[in-house]
Amino acid sequence: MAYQRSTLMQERLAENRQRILQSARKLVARGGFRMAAIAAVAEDCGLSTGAIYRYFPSKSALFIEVLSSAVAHECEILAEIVDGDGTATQRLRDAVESFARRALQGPYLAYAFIAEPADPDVEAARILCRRDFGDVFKRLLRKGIASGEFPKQSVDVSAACIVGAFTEALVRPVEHATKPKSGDALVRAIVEFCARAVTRTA
Amino acid sequence: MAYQRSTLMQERLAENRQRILQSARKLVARGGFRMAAIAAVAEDCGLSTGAIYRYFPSKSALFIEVLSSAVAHECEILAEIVDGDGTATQRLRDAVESFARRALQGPYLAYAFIAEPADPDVEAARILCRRDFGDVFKRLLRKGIASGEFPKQSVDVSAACIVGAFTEALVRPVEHATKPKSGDALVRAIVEFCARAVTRTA
DNA sequence: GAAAATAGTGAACTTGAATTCACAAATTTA
DNA sequence: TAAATTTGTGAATTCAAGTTCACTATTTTC
Repeated sequence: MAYQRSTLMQERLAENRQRILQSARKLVARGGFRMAAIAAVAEDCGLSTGAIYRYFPSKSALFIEVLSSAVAHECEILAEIVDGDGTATQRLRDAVESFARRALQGPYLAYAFIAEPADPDVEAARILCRRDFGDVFKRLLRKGIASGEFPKQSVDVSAACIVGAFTEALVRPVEHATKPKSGDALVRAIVEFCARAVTRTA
Repeated sequence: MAYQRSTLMQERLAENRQRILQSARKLVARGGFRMAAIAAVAEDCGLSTGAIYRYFPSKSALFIEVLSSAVAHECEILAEIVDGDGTATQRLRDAVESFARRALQGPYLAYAFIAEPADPDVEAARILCRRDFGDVFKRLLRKGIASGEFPKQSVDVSAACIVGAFTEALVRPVEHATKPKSGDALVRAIVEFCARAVTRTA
């Protein structure tokens, strides 16, 4: 007779799948893809390397899922802020702050999403994610420009610059020889930078 | 009797060394470290893989030299602009434009210098290079703040944001679904973004 | 509880790229 | 030009990391 998974079993499998994704995310956040070898992921989530391949067909597939689910989550949060109430300037500040604050927990994660080179298939997935991600900022920039709050500017370039600015600023502090800024001060400085960059200048 | 290299021979060796460095730089500029396998470098400069190891003890050593010589060159050019005449704002514009324009020739090169993950020893070298590089911008920011042209701000963060902004903006256009901007328009948009970001806002 | 099916294990296999090395070519000495 | 030394070659080796697979453990069916 056909084998039928019990509800309990299904739950356990789903849980394992999640655990794998979480471990992968954690390791990427800690040190980029280099830290996230399959063996390391397996070790972290208490499974064997072989087991990973029961849940994901390849390393790429696993990381594509890590990437896209995290980005989708980010986009939801940002979209809520961007489409909310208040001036475009304030919404930009809030969006940048929100993103920066979360990214600060795992600087490498933000970095991996945005820049770290990977296999071509992961790269392809990233391009899609990036578009979604950039679109949120572009939408906000367009609104601000339409309302006259922001000066005319290339929304493509400004969006890219914003993303680049805080990625860089977030990933870098690690290597500052001087005392690393407190998270709060860092986030505030980044927000100010971005706010000045898109708003009208004298 | 002791073997003595003729002047001609010495020149040829030095030339080979340069050729290797050039090939490596070219390949990195074209597609990041991934494209720059030792075999590819060897092929490009018309030597065998074994020969490369007569000139450089390891792949890392080779790339560290590519990196630091290119960054040193950049820093010289930028320093000249930054320490020249004119308002801080104008010098910032010129510096960003100059860098962006050159980076545009080989987007991946700028990217590899700034962000691409690599072996720990290359990473260590990059940190040193980045400090030199960031220092040029910080010096400019400090001057502008002192003269009252720029509002008070974290020079560390702003410098990082500037570097991040144009790196991102330069590397990304490749994947814009929409028509890629012409180089000129792109550079201009980046310059405007950075100029607004550091100068006083209304 | 025994048989059938699925899930998990980890050592072995595969792959791709860095590095080495036995040898060939070229250069210098005498 | 012959011997000695250095430089160049590229196939073989090493190494790291992804993937597979023969086997064990667990779960489901009857």
